[in-house]
Amino acid sequence: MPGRPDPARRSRTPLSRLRVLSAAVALADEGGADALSMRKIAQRLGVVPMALYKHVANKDELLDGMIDTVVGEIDPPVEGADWRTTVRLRVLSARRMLLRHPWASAVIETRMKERPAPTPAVMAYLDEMIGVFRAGGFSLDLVHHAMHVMGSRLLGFSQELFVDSPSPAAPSSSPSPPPEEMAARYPNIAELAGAVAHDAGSVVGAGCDDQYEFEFALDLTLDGLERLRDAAA
Amino acid sequence: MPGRPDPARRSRTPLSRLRVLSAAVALADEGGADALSMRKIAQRLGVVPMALYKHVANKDELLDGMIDTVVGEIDPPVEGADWRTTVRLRVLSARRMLLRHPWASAVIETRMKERPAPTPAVMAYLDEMIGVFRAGGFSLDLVHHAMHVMGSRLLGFSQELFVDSPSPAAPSSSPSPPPEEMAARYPNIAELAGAVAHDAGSVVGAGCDDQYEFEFALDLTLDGLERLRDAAA
DNA sequence: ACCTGAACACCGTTCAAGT
DNA sequence: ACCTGAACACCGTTCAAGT
Repeated sequence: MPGRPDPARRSRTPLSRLRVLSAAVALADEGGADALSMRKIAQRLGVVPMALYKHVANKDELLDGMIDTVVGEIDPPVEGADWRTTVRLRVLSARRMLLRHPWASAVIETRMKERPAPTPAVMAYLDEMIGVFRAGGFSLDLVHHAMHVMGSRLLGFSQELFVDSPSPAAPSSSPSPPPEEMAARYPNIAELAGAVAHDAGSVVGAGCDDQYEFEFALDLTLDGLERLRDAAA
Repeated sequence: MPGRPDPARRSRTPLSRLRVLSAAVALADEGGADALSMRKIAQRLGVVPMALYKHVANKDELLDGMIDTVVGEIDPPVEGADWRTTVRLRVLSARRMLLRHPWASAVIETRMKERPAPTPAVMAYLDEMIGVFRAGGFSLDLVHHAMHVMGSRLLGFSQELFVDSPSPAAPSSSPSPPPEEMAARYPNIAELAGAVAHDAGSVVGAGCDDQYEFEFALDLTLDGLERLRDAAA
């Protein structure tokens, strides 16, 4: 069949910005931001690297597109619920997104710092969140404070300080010292870790329940905000 | 003078791990994490790239060393003050460090996620922080919660969601739409921004006082923790 | 006009050849 | 034994040559 394009090179559907971004997100989900490269995205799409530049200006703009893609996955605000429920559900949805895309928080944070303005989806997300607070009776001043207080719980940091089960693929380059030495060097961490592992009655296995901890912190912050609001009224 | 080493290549002091890490931190401070490369560090030290590998195993281990370097810059806990003052001063010192090294929070966060254990300086920092809470009369359970609640305020996210004055070097690849269109698309952000810029009585210039906002959020969180502690007693 | 291969200026790291 | 240049397998992006 002369003139027929090489099947290995031809993709079923034509290339598009959406297909490029989807492939990029999938690649980053699998191997982290370091494993992401224009060349690998092209390879996965069965396309020559330069073909990507028809749909994204460069790698920087690709990263912005990836942020918009994943932030767009956050559930929209629920209708008809009170402000507190709405904020709570939304932040928990954002957290699930960040857990699905572990590379996202660092990329978002870096972008936030060096770009003049966040990407459109981030802007929309923050805007909707402000609207929820306003509808809940918060003054402008208090909404301003509230956004700062929520801080990284809105986006950009998924709160896992201690990973109890290290990722299976992670090669421990420097093997951690034996538990006794760890306990001697960091007595308070050891004491805390012991207590947490000990009284884990309802929690399956050792270590702490990240989901519970996240919601605990979130609820405490929300309590404080509500108290401030009522005091101002 | 035959046999004399080339002065352009010879460095005054001999290469050491500390000099390598210092050069790496300085390079990242100037150009961000992307501008950091083994080759550029070597060039700055007047040394051949491979010479660095005598003092750091690879770039991953270099990044770990850089984290330890900057986390080591955080002031030690003050002696003789109550727990609240001590935590407050320490977290504010950590924030100053993160502002000095804008690349650090993203690097720390990425590292926290893929490494089984944080670097020694991070471990020591967290350990001391736990000790301060314990000395303040917090139960083990409550300290555990407290560390989660403090979350990214301890390390890793510097809270600047909106940069009022974009960094001078930042070339606006996609020029932001005119203010009217921004206000139409994001009415709540616009309303908030207007209010903040308007009633900036004591604050010099437009925009919000990041320092004030950071301390406001911190104090609110601390209030909540103290209330919990007293209720448990 | 559109597409794309080669090329350019990088990168981290290996390794063998030099002293 | 130590040091280091060349080399390898990458990378993002430019650009000219091909259709």
